[in-house]
Amino acid sequence: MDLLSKKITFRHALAQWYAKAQRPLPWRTQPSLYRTVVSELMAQQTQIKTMLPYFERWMRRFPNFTALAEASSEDVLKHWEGLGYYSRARNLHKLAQQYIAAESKPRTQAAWQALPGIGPYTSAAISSIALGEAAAVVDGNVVRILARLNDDARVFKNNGEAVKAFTTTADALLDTANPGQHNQAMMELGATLCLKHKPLCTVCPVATFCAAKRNGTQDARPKIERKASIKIEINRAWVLQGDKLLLHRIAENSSQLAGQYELPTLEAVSAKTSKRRLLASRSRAITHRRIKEHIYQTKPKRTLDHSIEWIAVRDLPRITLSGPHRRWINELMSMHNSVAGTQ
DNA sequence: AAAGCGGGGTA
DNA sequence: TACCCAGCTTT
Repeated sequence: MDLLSKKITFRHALAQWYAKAQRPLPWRTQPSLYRTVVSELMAQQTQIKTMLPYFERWMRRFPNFTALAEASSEDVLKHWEGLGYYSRARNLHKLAQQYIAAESKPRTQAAWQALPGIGPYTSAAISSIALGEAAAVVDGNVVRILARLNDDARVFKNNGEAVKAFTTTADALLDTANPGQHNQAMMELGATLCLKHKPLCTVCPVATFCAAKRNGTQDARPKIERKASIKIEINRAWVLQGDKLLLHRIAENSSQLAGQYELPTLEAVSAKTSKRRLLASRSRAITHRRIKEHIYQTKPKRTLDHSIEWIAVRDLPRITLSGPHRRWINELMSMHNSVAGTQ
């Protein structure tokens, strides 16, 4: 392959650029195995800029594997609140407990991938960055860069197919003497210059290796098919009596959102015949689903499911809610208070 | 192989 | 609005 025949000079150009252009991220300026692990879990499907404040707060509360392993699930989940993909927090918690308990600590990509929440990407990242193993990472950034370097016109069914297709090339391109630096340099290039829209090719350190730049096809690479979006509507109940709010608690053994609270659905709380008043409508998107949620003020049914709980308003800061639910409750609570205050 | 997961940023 | 982001797990 054309690119691989020049891989030595490519690696050098990339490394020279990364040495001076890299962002001073906290897990780079003060590296450790633990900080690498936490940063990688937090960065899954999440932009660095978004997770950065969470990382700093996390490190103050859980500075090492031991502190995290000994923390309660509630405490761990609370510090993840708003970041999304909450199974990452539960997996990271379990991982810390397994790591502390392990007689022999994991030291290879294969050993790391056996831990909860660690897949091919994250195991390669941890083992290369923190342990010096020659494992190439292939994330969205690397896919984009390699597709452009080769001006690859193939159409991939989804991101997973694209990752598989570029794994061989990524492995061959890896600087095995400095795998951690090389991997981070590739991702840094994708995050700061080889952008999805309007890549900054004029300042790219490896532009001379890039077939897409030569052909002017940057914006069309890579080609990955998208799922059609689905529209969903959900009705939720706002039941505030005295100083207590009715919330739905998701079971601890649920595979998703375990232990989190949310505004209950209207059907779960309110009899069909009871009066209701629309307080607010909000839209949000979860991957390819577009969800519209309507929140109604209503009265509760006589008998409620055990998963529906009265939560004192003063306890709201202590429980874990998803970002949108936290925001809606704050909005509705201040609406309520302002109305009450004028009476 | 495909679906599900969350939220924020951006054009 | 639609798509993307340092992906993994479950079905």
